Amino acid sequence: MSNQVRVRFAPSPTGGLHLGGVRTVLYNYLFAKQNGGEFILRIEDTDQTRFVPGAEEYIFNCLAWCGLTPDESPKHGGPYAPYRQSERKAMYRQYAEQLIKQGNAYYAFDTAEELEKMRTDFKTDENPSPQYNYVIREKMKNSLTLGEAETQKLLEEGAPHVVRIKMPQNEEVKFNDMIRGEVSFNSSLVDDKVLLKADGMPTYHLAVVVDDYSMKISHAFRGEEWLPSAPVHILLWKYLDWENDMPQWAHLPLILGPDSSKLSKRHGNKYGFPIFAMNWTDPKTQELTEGFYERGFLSQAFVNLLAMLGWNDGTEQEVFSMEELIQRFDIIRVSHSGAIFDFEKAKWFNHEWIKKLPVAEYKDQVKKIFADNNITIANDEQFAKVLELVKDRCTLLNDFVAQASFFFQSPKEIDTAAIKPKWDDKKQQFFAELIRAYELLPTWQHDELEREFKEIVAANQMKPGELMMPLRVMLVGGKFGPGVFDIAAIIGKDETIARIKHALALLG
RNA sequence: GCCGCGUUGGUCAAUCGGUUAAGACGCAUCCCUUUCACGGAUGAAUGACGGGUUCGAUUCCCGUACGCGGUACCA
Repeated sequence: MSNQVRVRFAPSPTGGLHLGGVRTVLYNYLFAKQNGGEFILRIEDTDQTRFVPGAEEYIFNCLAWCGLTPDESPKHGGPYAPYRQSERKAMYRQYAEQLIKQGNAYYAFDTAEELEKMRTDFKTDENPSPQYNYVIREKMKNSLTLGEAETQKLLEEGAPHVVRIKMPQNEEVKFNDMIRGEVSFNSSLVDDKVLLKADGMPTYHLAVVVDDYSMKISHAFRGEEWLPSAPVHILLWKYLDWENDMPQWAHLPLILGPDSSKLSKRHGNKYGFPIFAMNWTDPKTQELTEGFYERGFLSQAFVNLLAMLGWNDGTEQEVFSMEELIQRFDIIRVSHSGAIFDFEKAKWFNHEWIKKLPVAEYKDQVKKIFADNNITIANDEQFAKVLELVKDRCTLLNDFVAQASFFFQSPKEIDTAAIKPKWDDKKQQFFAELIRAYELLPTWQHDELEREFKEIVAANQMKPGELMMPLRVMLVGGKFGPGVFDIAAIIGKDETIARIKHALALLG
């Protein structure tokens, strides 16, 4: 086998792509790129009952946004096509049959009702979920109990059947996990998993082994929820006599919700933060689940925060670009325990990236958000200037609306309550005077606006502090934002004066 | 129930047997700022429990507890 690094991410197209999924992609991707390898995306659509139209395209959109482009996939093509398991259906059966011939698997004809009956009949307090295992299989309807002739007859009649792996009794199945070290299982405690379903489709267990082998996958990273079925896969690699080509495994810790259970859509609804990379609308129910993208996250921040959820490089550095991650990522340093997702920290990462990145990198994304809020941007250069001025106070891209919309339209509401209590005629006159002075100004620059303001303040023997705040509220609508004269300089003479007049009318 | 994997502040976490047990998020206080942020400083807050091994355990081993995952013709 070659030393070529080939990794894969194999989602099933059943709905939104959540944090844990994207992180699995990310770790796969980082590992591949770091080793000059290939990242393959394979679609695991073997369960047609759960197939959701649009889900595959959605996954590609999410990956594209994150900058995690596959080298091979149903969309990008590649030498091991097809990359959709439903299109590979024909090739699985031969392996299932090979296993049967070798005595490592068998046909099972039990109906859903019979299985159900078995589960209730053998259910006890000590064993609430009886498994189809080395004991039970002797009591069921399969090629082991039926005998060759009867089995043959049923097969010829076209009786519905599945193929199950025949788990050996009392064997120690061990393997070395790149993250956890040696993990071992007793084969007696693992049930006879279905390999081939009645509809001829393979289950995940068969498909993952056959496909990883035929696509020459060198390293298999997947979520920790797969650890319990790893012995089935290990045995399959062995039985198919591919052991020397078996990928190295790494089972990634889970990403948890605030209640420390496996992160799910439920958590997003409950705690009010996104779970999916991008907006996902269920085509059946029309239910919309919010994504990080739409919430105002930068892809750089999203990738960064995901990378840090379960991994660090041992230094104090937390902000990493994709290039740095590719360089520094080390699967050995991935933590062994699940990490609770903290939305506050996620926002912090985004804030860091907003500050760090040049405005040009996200100007268009913000412009779109402004358009969604019915604010059209006429002057791109000025827009960039404004974003630069307020970026420090924006955590999410959507915050730019609240922080900068007053540059492009007069504030909808003026927080007069902030000024009124201390408002008097003297202040009213001051602003009238300020308007007159500003109207006479030949040019409109930050410094002269400030100078003029201060001169009038001094002439009236007032304090700048008590007038600065009213001016701010008049211009922006509230007690926030960058320097007042910066704002006035950008919005221009006419607009500045108009806003002061408007506020004066409200106060007077 | 059984099997597997885990367990350092509220959260993310460093430590490859010896430290005053880092750092970050969040929180609090202060400074800066004639606003809000940014920035800076300070503070509160951590090794689940019990046994070993060792001169010395957060670190290694065992047990207990707890948590999570799995236990489908779903992935």
